Amino acid sequence: MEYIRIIDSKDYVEQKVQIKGWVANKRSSGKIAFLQLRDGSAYFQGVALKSQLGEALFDAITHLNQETAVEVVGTIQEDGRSKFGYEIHIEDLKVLGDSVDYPITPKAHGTDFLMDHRHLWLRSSKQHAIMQIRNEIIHATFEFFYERGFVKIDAPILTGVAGENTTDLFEVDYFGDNAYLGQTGQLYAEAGAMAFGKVFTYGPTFRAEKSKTRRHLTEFWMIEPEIAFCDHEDSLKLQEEYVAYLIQHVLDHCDYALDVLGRDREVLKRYTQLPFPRITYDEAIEMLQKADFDVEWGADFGSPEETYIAEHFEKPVFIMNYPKAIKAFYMKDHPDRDDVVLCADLIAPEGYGEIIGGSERETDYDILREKIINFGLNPDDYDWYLDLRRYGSVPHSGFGLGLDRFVTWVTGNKHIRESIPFPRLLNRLYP
RNA sequence: UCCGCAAUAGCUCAGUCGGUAGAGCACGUGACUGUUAAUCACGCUGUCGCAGGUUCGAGUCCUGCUUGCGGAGCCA
Repeated sequence: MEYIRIIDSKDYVEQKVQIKGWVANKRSSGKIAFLQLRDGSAYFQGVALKSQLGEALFDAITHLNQETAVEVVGTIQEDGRSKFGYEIHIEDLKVLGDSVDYPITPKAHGTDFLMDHRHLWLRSSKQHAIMQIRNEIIHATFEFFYERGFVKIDAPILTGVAGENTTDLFEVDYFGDNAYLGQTGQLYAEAGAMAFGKVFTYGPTFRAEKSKTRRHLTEFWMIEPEIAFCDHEDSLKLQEEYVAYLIQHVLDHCDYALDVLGRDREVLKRYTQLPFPRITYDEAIEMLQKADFDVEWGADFGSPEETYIAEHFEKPVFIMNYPKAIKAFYMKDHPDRDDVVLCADLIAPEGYGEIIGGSERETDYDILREKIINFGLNPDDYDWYLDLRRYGSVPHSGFGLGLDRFVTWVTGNKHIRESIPFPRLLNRLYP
């Protein structure tokens, strides 16, 4: 007899198999009982008949506690009365681990309570679906970049200096010296691009900002590709191809999860149609001023502004060429203008905000050194980074995609905290 | 950090004009052969966030604090 996973049950109809999993819920009548079983791969129901199992076993089954770990032997049946379409007719059941007073009942709970029990909440079907989609997006990321000859390099998490100067850093003691948890792997990715041509990083990044919104985490995961011999235009094309690839992969591989979440596939399909619209920062300012937003040229956009702009497009929209004063020091000046840089943010529709920020990087040693000084940073700290311009500097571009925000958008979630297994927020470090 | 809202049973909430604490669910017992958060009957469940004040009397009114939530700023 074969031990199978629930997700594969369609291949075992009418066969006697073994399932190992947990009892998510149960319902019983006098002579028939339904166990809602989950094994990590999917959820389906087990049917137990008193007439077949005998008094003792049937009685034990109707008294199983929620989240008891069980080993079930039975026959797989196709049945439209089951939500999953397949079910197992139980012939034998063994308890592997009891579960007393499981805190998350199949009724309404508040977010705070659920977050206190995040380690258990991950077992529930909606959270399971979100994490499946997150996993597929990570999978598709590696696939996308490997198919295109990229090398995955690991940026350090502990760093001696700030990557950008705009945000607060988590400070840690490093054998008596100050060190920081990295807020971007980009500078290291640039070193990687000069070694391997095309690289991407995937790792956690940290921002000690006291942000309290549905779009912010203090620890979040970024994917940062960096490509040598690549100008800003090439980078934009890669960005939209990458986003469309991720969405298509989710459509192809996450059917059940999208159903559980009730996400509209037609809306997602729209996001696979290229190219994405592009507007300049100047045009965005004009749009906002016409709509009576109180913004001057030179200001950065807040989220109401971003949402307003995004509402005018059916797909993600690139906003290009921001004023240099509000962007990072490493961005390359626009060839025809001295007040803006070669960069773009990709704003997701439906109010999900910025999901990608990217730019062409400054290649000239003297200009870059001056930019570092103008941003109030110490060029000595960036000596290794300046070396990249000292020895065979070439045009290169890159971008960073915020995985957790991307997952929030694709899953249609309201809040970013459900898009990562264990969110780190201003007021949450447990569990 | 700023603005707004909230805190009552294990969970989700109600609690009128200030007058002796309520419901549903969970859990327990029983009934029920196709349930989909099953249903029905009975039973069990309390430091009303903390500290102080007003009052004959405070879950309710006032002050401070704590914690959480929503939003802003900052950003991916």
